[in-house]
Parts: sequence; C-alpha cells; structure tokens
Amino acid sequence: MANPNAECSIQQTLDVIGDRWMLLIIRNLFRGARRFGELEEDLGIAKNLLAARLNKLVSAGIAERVPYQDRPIRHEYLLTQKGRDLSPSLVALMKWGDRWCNDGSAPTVLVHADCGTPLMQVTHCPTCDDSLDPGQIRSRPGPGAQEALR
Amino acid sequence: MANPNAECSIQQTLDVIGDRWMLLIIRNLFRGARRFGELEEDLGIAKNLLAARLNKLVSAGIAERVPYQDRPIRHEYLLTQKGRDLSPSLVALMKWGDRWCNDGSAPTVLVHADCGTPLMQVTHCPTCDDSLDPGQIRSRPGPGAQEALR
DNA sequence: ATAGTCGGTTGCAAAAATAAACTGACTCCC
DNA sequence: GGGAGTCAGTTTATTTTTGCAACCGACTAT
Repeated sequence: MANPNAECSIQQTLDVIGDRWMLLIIRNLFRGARRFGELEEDLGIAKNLLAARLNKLVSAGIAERVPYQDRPIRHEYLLTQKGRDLSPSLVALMKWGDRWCNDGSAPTVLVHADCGTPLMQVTHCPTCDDSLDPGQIRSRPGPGAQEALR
Repeated sequence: MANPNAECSIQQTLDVIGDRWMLLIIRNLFRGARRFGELEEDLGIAKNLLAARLNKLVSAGIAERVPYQDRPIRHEYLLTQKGRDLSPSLVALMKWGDRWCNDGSAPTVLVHADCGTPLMQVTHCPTCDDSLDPGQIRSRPGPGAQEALR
C-alpha cells in the first residue's frame, strides 16, 4: 500500500502486458499465429525475448501451451479467455493509430463477421442508452476500493 | 516496406506510447496532473525519464507545453485532442485489469458525468445496431492499404 | 545571505534488449 | 548409417535503456 498506483487497474494491466513486445505478440496470436517460429518471423523479435515473453504470457494465464505433436514434443500458443478479452484494448489502440498515425485512413478495418460492416468502438451508458465522448466520463472509486485514484 | 508490420496501426501506436511509462503519464494527465513535479511524485518515475517522455509526448503532439508563469519560465503539460483521444484505449486496458487482475472488482469505476451510471465499452455494429464479442470480429485491409494484416 | 522550490541535466551502474552462435530432438534423403 | 535440414529454444557477448543520485540555474521566501 506504499504506492497508491498499485490500486489502479491500468497500472496492473501494464505490469503484465505493458512492454514493447507483449501486445504485438498478442496481436499476432489474434491473427492466428500459433507457433514459435511463426511469431519470431512475423515480429522480428529475438528468440530469447520471444521465449521469455511467451513464458510470461503463459504464466499470466493469457496464453496456453498446447502440444501439437510428440517426438519431439512441440507446443503451440493459444489465447485463453483472459487473452481474448484483450481484444477491446487492441481495437482501441488500433483505432487511435488509424486516426492519428495514418491520416485517418485505416490500414486494417475490423468488420462484423456476419454482415461485413466496419465496426465502431464506443463507451456506452446503459441508462441513457447513448455513446459518450471523453468529456462525459468521470472516474470514482469502485465498490470495495478505498480511494483508488488520488 | 521491409517489415509488413509497419503498416499496422497497432505497431505504429505502440511505437509512440508503447513503453512502460507513457500510458501511465497519460493516465495521470487525464486525472488532472499538469506539472513536472506532480507527475514525478505521483508516478515515482526518475526525473530524466520523465523529461524524456514528456518531450516525446510533446513532439508526438499528444501533449502540449503551456507556460503557467514567467521568471522563471515554467510550463505545464496538457493533453491535446490527440492525447485525449487515447481515452478509449485507457478505458479498455483498465477494464481488462478490473476483470482479470482484481477479481472482477473495479478499484475505479468510470461513470457518466450526467447520470452517474457506470459505463460499458462495447464494439458496435452500426448496421445491426448490436454489440459484438471478439468471435464476431474479422479484420480486412482498409481502403488505401495493400495487405496490411496478412 | 541562506535556504528552499521547481524543473530539469549529467554521470554512472544495473537491467534489459539485440544479435549471433550453439543445442537437442527429431525428419528426410541418399 | 551419414549428412543436411527444421523447429524450438538456450547461451553468450554486445549495445541500449533504465533507474538512481548528484548537481545546476533561476528564481522566492526569510
């Protein structure tokens, strides 16, 4: 309890996936990459770092190692529910990059599998049934938290 | 064009804000911190790193330096529109931490300023007028992009 | 004149990233 | 059986980035 930021979920999230490679590895797992060599080649990451990151992902419960052959035993890496649940974060970061790093044009568009419509990501108020912009958002301590932010 | 990932907005985004401190600094700017010393104390970051990060934020156009006194000239740091537009990303990361690092309980809850209702963040299909889960999302190259993600 | 504040810069040691070589368990081909 | 190749790492050395502490300059307060 020395550091008040320890209470913050953003801090805790970044402790797990907040380094230069983690989110890129997770992005590629989302895209369907499964194997060590595949990730290595796609990302251009050093082998030792990839091995270390994958171990961290597995021990954090974001990915799991699943054998795909014996002799020699080889594993592939699959996202768990916890990992798949990072989708909104990745989408949000991608949207930001689309808007601010690519002149608003999107190198990649996310679409609804059923109908092909490009998707939007919104912050939504269930009561007002409306989407909000940042100015409409306030933060307050949650239930079971004493003074989480400042 | 050597690296196909250069096309990806996630990559580009992480190039700018993808290190351990950037999003934490931005989070604190969202919370209202403005001054060097304030950020330094709240985050426990080393002065040289904070100075480097703030310069990077300013040159990336995410924050701006605004004088708040002369003699000696002192500046504060304010988020630009580009910076404020990171709100959805921060929200998404926070939600993930709430769910997966805090047993689902939220140290901090985001609420609608108008009505106080806790907010949801959803991926939304404008055509179907429905919110989607990750399994319903596909990616495809956007307009003006050749083969951005395989 | 002295001390203190604020916002840095500089120098140095420790930690992490990178690149390249090496390993081990196999398979495939001759 | 021998040699080359693949895949998934591990080891080793080099470079870069962090983190820490000391110092600095311009001012204010006492």
